[in-house]
Amino acid sequence: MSCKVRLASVCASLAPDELALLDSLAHPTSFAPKETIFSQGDTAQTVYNITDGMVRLYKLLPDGRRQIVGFAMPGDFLGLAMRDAFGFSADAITPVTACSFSRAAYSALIDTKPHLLRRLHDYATHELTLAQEQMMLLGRRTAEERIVCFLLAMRERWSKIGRDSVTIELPMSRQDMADFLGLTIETVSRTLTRLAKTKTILIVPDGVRLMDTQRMANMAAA
Amino acid sequence: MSCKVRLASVCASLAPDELALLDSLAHPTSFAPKETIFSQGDTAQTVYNITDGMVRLYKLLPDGRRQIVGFAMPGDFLGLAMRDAFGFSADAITPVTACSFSRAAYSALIDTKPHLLRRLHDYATHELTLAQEQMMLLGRRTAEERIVCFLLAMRERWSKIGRDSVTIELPMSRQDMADFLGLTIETVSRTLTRLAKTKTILIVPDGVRLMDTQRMANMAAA
DNA sequence: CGACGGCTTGATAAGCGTCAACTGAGGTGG
DNA sequence: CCACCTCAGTTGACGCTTATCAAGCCGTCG
Repeated sequence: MSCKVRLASVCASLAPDELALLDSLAHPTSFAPKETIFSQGDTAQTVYNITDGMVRLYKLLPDGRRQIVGFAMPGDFLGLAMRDAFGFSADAITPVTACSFSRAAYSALIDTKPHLLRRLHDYATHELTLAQEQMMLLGRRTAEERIVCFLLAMRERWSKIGRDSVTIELPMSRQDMADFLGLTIETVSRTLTRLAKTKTILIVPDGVRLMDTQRMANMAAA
Repeated sequence: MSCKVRLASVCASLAPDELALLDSLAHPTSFAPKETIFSQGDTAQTVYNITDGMVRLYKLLPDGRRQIVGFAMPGDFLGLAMRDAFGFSADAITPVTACSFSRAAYSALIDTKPHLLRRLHDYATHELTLAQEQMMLLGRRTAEERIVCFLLAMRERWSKIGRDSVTIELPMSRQDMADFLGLTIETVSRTLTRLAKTKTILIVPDGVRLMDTQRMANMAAA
C-alpha cells in the first residue's frame, strides 16, 4: 500500500486482500549502480518489479557488440520475456530497488488470479508495441530522428510515473544511449551538440532540457 | 479439429468442448495477395488466427518510409498488440486464409478461460522475445548478417509448422525483405548474389536453398 | 509485341563509423 | 594543496558500408 509505483504497475487494480498476498510473496531487493541483476541465459528463478532507479536490459553478441533492448524504470516488470532462461541481461544504472518474487510463486499466483494474468498480458502487449516502435526507429530513422524520438519517449515515460517536466533526466551514459539507438557514442554526442547549437535542447548535467518541443515533435513525426 | 495449424497455434491444449466453442465463434475469412487485412490506426474490432499463407505487418512514416515489424504465417495470431487501435497495418502477401473472431467475443472468452489467456500470454512473450532479437539485428548487425539471420529464422519458422527443408520458401518481395531488415532492395539483392557466388546459398524461384548452413550459423553467431 | 513490374548490376555519394586527440570533472595520494 | 590519473564526453579527420541514382535484364500479361 505504501509502494510509490503501485498505481503505475501491474499491481494497480488488485483488491486489498490480493495486495496483501502479493506483499507476503515479495522480497524487497536493491542493487548498486553497475551491479548485475541477471544475465542472458541464466535460468529465470526470479521476477522483479522495479520500484526505484533505472535498469538497462541488453543483449550481447559474442564479439562484444551490444544492443540495449530497453530501459526499465519504476513500475516496470522484469522476467516476462522468458520461459526458462532470460533472453537478455539486466544491470542497474542508478541505485535500484525492486520487489522480487520467486518464479514458482509468481507462476502459481497468476494461475489462480486471472485478472492479474490479464494485467500482465496487457503489460506484455504494451511492451510489444514499444518494441515495434523501436524497430521502426532502428530500421528506418536517421540518427537525429532517433535521438529526438528517444528524448520525447523518455519524457513520456517520466510523465507516466508522475515526473513530468521539460527537463529530462538521463541517468544512462552516452554509450548506453548509443547501444539503445543503434548508433555510436560519437554520433550520439555530435547529434546532441548539434541539437543544442540550434537551441532545440539544452544539455544539463545528467539530462537535457527540451527548448523547442514543437520542432522536436515535427522531427519525430516526419 | 481439422485445422492444419491447430497444434502450432494458441488453439493447442484446448479441451474438445472449448475447441467447439471457439469453432462456433470463428469466421473463416480469406484474402487475396496485396489485399489489406487492417490498417494502422483502425479500431480493432476483429482478431485473426492465420491458417494459411503469409502476411506482412508494417508501420509507415508520413514520408513513406516503411518498417515491416513481422511476417505472420500459419498459426500466428494478429490483434494482440493493441488495446483499441491497431499499431501496424497488415496485408496479404500470398493468398491467405484465417479464422477471424470479433474482438468482443474474444475478450469475453479469455475472461472465462484462464488457460487460453495463459496461452495467449505465452504467445505474446514469445513475440516480444522475437522483437528483441530483431532489435539486435537492426541495431547492431551488418547487412550480410541480417540476411543470413533472416534466412535461418525463416527456416526455423517453416520447420515449426512442419515444413522443414533446406529450401526456404520466400513468398515476399525483395522490397519486403529490405523493409524488414532495415536495408534497401539493392543491398538485399547484392548480398543475396554475393552469398550465391560463394556457394553459401542457391537462389531459386520464390526462395533460396541453403548450401552451407554451417557457415551461415557461424555468420549469425558472430 | 510492347509494356510493366520485380530484380539485378553498376557508378557515385552520403551518413555514420572508426580512429585519434583533446577537455574537464572527480578522485587519489604524496 | 596541488600534481596526477582516470574516465566520460566532445571534437576532428578520414574512410567504409550502405544508400542513392540510374541503367539494363527478364518473365509475365494484356
